[in-house]
Amino acid sequence: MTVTLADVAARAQVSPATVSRVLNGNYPVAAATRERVLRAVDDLDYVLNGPASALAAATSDLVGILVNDIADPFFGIMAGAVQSEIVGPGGRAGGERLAVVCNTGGSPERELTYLTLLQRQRAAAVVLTGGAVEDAEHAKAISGKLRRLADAGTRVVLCGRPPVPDADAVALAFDNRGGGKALTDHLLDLGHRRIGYIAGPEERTTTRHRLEGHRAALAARGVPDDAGWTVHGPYDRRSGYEATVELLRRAPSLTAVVAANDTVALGACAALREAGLSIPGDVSVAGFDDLPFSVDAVPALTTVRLPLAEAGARAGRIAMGREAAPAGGMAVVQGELMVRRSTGVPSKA
Amino acid sequence: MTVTLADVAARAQVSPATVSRVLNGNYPVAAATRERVLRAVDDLDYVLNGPASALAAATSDLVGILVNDIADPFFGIMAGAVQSEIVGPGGRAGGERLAVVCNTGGSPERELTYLTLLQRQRAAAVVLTGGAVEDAEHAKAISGKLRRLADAGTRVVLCGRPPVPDADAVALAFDNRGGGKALTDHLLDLGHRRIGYIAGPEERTTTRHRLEGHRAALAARGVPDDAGWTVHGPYDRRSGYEATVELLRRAPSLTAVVAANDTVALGACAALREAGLSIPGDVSVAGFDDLPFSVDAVPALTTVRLPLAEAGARAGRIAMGREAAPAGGMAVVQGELMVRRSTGVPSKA
DNA sequence: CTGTTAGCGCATTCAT
DNA sequence: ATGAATGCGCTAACAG
Repeated sequence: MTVTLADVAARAQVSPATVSRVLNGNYPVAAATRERVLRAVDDLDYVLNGPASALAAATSDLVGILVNDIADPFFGIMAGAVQSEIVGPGGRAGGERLAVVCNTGGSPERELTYLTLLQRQRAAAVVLTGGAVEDAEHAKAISGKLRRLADAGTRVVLCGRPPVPDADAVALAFDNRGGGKALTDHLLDLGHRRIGYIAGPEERTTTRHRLEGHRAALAARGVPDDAGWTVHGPYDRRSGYEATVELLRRAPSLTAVVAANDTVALGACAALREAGLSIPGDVSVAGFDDLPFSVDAVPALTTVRLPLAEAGARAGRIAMGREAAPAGGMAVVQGELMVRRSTGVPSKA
Repeated sequence: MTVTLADVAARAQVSPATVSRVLNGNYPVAAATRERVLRAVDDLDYVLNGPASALAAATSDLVGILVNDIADPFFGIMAGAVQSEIVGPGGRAGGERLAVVCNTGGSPERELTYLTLLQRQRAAAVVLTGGAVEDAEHAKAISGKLRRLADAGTRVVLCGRPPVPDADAVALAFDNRGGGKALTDHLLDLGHRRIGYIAGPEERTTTRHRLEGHRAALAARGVPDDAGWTVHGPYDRRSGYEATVELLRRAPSLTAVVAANDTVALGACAALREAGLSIPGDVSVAGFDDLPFSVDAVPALTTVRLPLAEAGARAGRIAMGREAAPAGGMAVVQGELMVRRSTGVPSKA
């Protein structure tokens, strides 16, 4: 029924091994026979059996990409960049690798499950994006799983995620703390002293680092940080909206709101507008990430640009061994403060 | 080195066949032996070899999802929805299927390449999203490829894409024409008569259908359609910006601009603002898709909501055989006109 | 440069 | 309910 390599060999009048060599191209084959084989492949409309190939060679051409939410451009941009760099040797159409995108929803269990599934597939590499959940037990489980993946020959790269101890994984970490500090420094420079903070989900490295940067900036100037001015919530628009309503209730005197990311900031802006407050006239707003839509927000959003595409591309190249891993197995990727119109001098007393 | 099923069998003192049966669960096994096997699996930290399993069983648990651009939420939302519905039988963690997301960039060649790659992997199903390129030769190639995939047992579902002749593929098509017509009808109702149109890339079904809807609305009211008022470009922000600059140059008297999608509309808004024009005071703007950020645009964007998540989820279920295919192998998914603040009564004469 | 020979690890007949 | 045997389709030594 289905055409196999042996069929091709028969038609080209060569041995199966030769066909295999032609197809994989990592072995010298006479030009004439190659032609003959290729023609036979074409004639028979032959398609290599991936599983069989992977079984025999003990490696597959699948690359796993773990993301929290593929519908979020933050992850979509990184995933796309990784995928663009995992082309096979020679860049040939047939030699490409496939990206397996796994939506973890930020759940540690699903993360583990997907890693096991990728291990089962004998994935060539795995790229983990997004912040990690801060839980000792889970951290150990992940670390062990990553180690076993690496032992099995799967290259592991962390993109936008802090290093994992004892895991033999290359880490490209975003400087969330530095970015968070730069953002709040900017607001302090403008004269803000009562700044609300809409943080991401608790127990996340990203959340904690950004918040730490914020607090470090405040502490450096001796500005008091009221605990009630910080609210946690998921990384979505609704969370920004609701958190802002809550902040406005708790502390109507706030002159600025820093959001966990741009999406949250958009929700915050909506809530402020509905409350009849102008931005930045009454309240300044800042985001994080600089997603594509942020420059088109009205007013354009002050935020910290993270080079998502560049980081993803680099992670992809490292995962493919096409680029050397950074010294020490880790690199810090800096963000860049983008000052736009959503932040200004506070007008309230 | 690596633990195999045989190792597990030895430890559990059963035959490899029994272990296989326990793992797959599609065969009666005594509770006691099952326990023993499961314990052995745990003790040895055994992970099934996917390729070997796929080779022996002649099916894999990979599901392909073709998208134009995974960084675009339009596709990210659909991909995420598909992925959420392709859980394996029983919903068990270990029984899940993996989503292979393929970024085609809208290129027919890459589309074909990825389909071949998925065929090679013996994918359980393939979901194609996004509009198709309108080219006879390519259409035939795709059609043939899809047929062969279906013949090999891969279920094929088109999501947001018109049916493919002779391909035995279920199609969930968006009513782009109806949506386009509703949008332009809305503008005509408001009194607009000089409407610019920023269309998507040429030779795309999505582009053509939306444009046809626009023209049908104009024709129905006898409103002339100046060829110079339509500009084509990619589905991105920049295209919207540049096209709007061009439209403003060509026809300063336009009172409304309809964009190919929301992202393009955002670019159009930016260009209008820079030109000192107010929205909708001077020019009304409308988008398409109703992506999450559109409601937060200022002014909030009038657009056509496409139920991307619902369609993707349904495509996923159909791909898994968990939902019956629609009668005739195709269903039309309606959009919904969302009238918001970016459109209003024209002020110009 | 090419053919021959063995498995890769598992699912599935058949037996029992 | 379980075990033994066979082959899925391919790659990787090893010869020649």
